[in-house]
Amino acid sequence: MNSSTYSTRQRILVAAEELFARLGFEGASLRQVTAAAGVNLAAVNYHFGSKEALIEEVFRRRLDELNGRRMEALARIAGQPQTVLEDVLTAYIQPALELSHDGNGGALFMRVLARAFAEHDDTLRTFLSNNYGHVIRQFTAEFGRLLPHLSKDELYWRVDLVTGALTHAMSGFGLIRRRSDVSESSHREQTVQHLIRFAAAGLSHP
Amino acid sequence: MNSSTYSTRQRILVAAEELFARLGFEGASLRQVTAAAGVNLAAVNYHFGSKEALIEEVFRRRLDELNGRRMEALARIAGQPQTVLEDVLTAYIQPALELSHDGNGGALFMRVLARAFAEHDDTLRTFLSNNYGHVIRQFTAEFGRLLPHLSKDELYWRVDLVTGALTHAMSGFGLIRRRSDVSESSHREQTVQHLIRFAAAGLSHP
DNA sequence: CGTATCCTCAAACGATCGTTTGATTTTCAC
DNA sequence: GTGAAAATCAAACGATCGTTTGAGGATACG
Repeated sequence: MNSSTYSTRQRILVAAEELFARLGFEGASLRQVTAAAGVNLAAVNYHFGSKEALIEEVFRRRLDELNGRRMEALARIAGQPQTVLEDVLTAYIQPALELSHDGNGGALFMRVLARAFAEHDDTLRTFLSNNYGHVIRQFTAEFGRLLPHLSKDELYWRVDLVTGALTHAMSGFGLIRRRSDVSESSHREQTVQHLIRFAAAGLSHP
Repeated sequence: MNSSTYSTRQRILVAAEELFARLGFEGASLRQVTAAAGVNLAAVNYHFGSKEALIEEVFRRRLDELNGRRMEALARIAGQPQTVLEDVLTAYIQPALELSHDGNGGALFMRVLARAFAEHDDTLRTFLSNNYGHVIRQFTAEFGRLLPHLSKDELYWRVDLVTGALTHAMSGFGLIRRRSDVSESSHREQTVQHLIRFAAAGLSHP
């Protein structure tokens, strides 16, 4: 009998996400993960095959929905004459902010994502590039359409810098915290607006 | 007889910096470090006391000079009437870019620094805050003087986002690489100019 | 009821980790 | 040259790691 209504597989994924965010992929052991999930140690290798495969599944579970929402939002505005830079940035940022405030471990996952960028794990980088690289490419193409005065080099430069600022801000190791007199939804809306204005200014300056 | 003109201590620090950058603090073992340095395994605990103390010494060796140069550059321009935002950004960025192109492991150290931000190691964060927090505070104060129309909240927001972009760009996990038809010094100058214009636009937009 | 399949479990495997020990060698002031 | 201090060395310590094993329980289907 399970000690919960959730399956062993689900319980492992939830516990792994939290411990990977707090301790890193190498810092969190499978013994810690399975203890937090309330399952047997061998369950990870039974259900996922290896620790590496568990890590990839943690990413897949979140990124499939996150990047799906991004592509939906982009498809609604791409190529249209009235679309402006802020619209494209909103399509990229809003889904990530919603995820990081969904009260369901999403904020933890954004920290996991930031770790994945800082650690130069090649197998993980290849996994992310293979599965989600088309998202970055489509957004960059739309940025290029809206910033025709920029050379290809210049565009790559600025998109790269914006990516750094966004990753930093959304991973939660920034300094900004919600003040107690501001509601959760209002704070999220403020965060999106700050990010979009900052990124738009950095992308489009002369 | 040493197999080199450098001391055991120095050889350990150089090898540790490279391996920490490539593999992370937990990923790089003391056996790998001492093997790369060509010294005995016990030398780390003899000369530094522990692995944690070795990590702090790797930071101290670089950050003392880096932040010293930043403070020198800031002192030359702070509070002066003709100083503009780009000057303050140059004082902050130029020493870091010089370090990351000094051909002496400086680029590797910038990646170590990015890892330190991504990993939420409390003892390391406390060490950095205690020893180098005054640098960030003085730069933020000067930014505030030059951007008086911004509220304190707004200023913190933007400085935080700029920090993210800079850390990202200088840690080398950005996409931008030097093209073969551009000289090393010219590429460094281009990088500084890109960063400064991007950061200035993000900081000062209306 | 019988049995095949999925799942869980305690236990152990070999490998690697940071650290310590005690002996040995090197260095250097006197 | 001599003795104390500093430095290096091979070897071992206990702990923890990811993974595997084989037995046994749970479940579903004929």
